[in-house]
Amino acid sequence: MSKTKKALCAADLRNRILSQDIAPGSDLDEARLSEEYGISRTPLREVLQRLAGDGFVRLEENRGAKVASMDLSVMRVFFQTAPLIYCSIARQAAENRTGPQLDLLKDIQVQFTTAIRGGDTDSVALLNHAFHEQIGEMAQNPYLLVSLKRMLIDHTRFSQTFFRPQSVADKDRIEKAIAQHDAMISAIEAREPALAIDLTLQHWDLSRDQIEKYVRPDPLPLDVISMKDRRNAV
Amino acid sequence: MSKTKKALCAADLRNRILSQDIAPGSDLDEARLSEEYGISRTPLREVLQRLAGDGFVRLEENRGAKVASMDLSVMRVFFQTAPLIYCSIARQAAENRTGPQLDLLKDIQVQFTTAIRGGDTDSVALLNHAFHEQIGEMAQNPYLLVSLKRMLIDHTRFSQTFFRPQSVADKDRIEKAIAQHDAMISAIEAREPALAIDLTLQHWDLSRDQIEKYVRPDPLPLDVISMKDRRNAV
DNA sequence: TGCATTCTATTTGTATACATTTTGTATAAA
DNA sequence: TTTATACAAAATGTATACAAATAGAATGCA
Repeated sequence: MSKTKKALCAADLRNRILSQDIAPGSDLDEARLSEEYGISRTPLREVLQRLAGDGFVRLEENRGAKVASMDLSVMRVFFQTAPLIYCSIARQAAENRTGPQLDLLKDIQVQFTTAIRGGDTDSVALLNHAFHEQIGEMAQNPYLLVSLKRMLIDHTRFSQTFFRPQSVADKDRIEKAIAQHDAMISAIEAREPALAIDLTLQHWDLSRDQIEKYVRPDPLPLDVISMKDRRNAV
Repeated sequence: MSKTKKALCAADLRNRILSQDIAPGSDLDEARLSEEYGISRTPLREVLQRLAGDGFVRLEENRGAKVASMDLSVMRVFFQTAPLIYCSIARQAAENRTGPQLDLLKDIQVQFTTAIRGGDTDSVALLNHAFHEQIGEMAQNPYLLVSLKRMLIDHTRFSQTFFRPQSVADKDRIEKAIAQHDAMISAIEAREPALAIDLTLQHWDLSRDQIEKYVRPDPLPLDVISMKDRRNAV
């Protein structure tokens, strides 16, 4: 059967994992998925093997594929490691980028801002992902690139709420992120590694604060709970 | 058929790639390999998919699997990136290592020295690989670990000649490597990140010099006379 | 001879049937 | 009620037959 179906299956699974449409830790049933995507189990298993190689899923012997988990211990390491990888990538992207790569980055940024203005929240997070992955490609460092890709899988899943603005302050943060992307493009285009690193750190700070807000949201109002308890109390 | 055959196949291919028994860039014929390892093509293809995920081979659409290449451009990036990854891993290994992990590291080191003393040159490079991979596990950082593993694939292939001593000076270098491993174990056991980093840098310098000697060997003697002198001298 | 095209042979990709392993359930014994 | 065992159902792993694509050889033409 056509190889497009297989590619679509791989891309769709990838996106659904990144957008947490399929939750971390979920079981992926081969028979069900192969029917869903209209391919037989053999190519579907190959898709899962590749997704496993890229860190999207984990394969367990005789127990099928599960979506990569996101436990607390990993999160701690994520915060520790992200600045190192992101800055190293940014530096080398500014040093080694090619013209066509830069054009592609600009194109992604246009799609990114368009999606935000149009309220296409589902696409925004994926386009942000694509933006940073493209910077990774521009660094031309296969060793760091694999690290970056692993980080981005978790980063995109962590910051799922980032691009669904609830308040005016949220919208301001998104505008800030757009501006930071534009500044990063300029620094990379101008081949200024030091500036690219600086901008990357600022961008990271913004994202990190947002993730922390998601992980540790405002507590529920105390008085409502206590009133309800009293009313229901025997 | 038994899953042991599949695991043996994966391990054997891995080792043959690391020891350059299968040269970088080589084609891997599915039919031939599946017969060689006594499994059918389906599980063999899964092995290849996994090796591709780990960076040992590259899969090309409708053109099968090729052993990951080692071109000059990659080598340059390798030298650029190795200190960063190795030192970051060493630091976290010293910070996060567990007791059982340390025991395993010591065990590998015993096997390593034993293989050197016994002249088992084929095993030495693989045990050196295992030693550094184990330090990677001890860092407990999945993001950096994937980078490290990629680096080690190329590092082990680069330094294939390191553990086949030609001269007394070569043997001295190997003894120095053993001593450095021992010192690294001590630093990690004592949970001293700064010391672990320092030792890692020294170890890297030794290895780097050796790789450079391999890549840029002594030029051939310009006249026959000097060659004759050399032979008589030995 | 040089070049392009067609055909054949080889290799990779897919579907499907079958084997093995796991998991859930029912039954029986303590 | 709890635990253990046996069986049944469902899922994963493997082998093999077939389809599609690629590479190489042979043929035809200039």
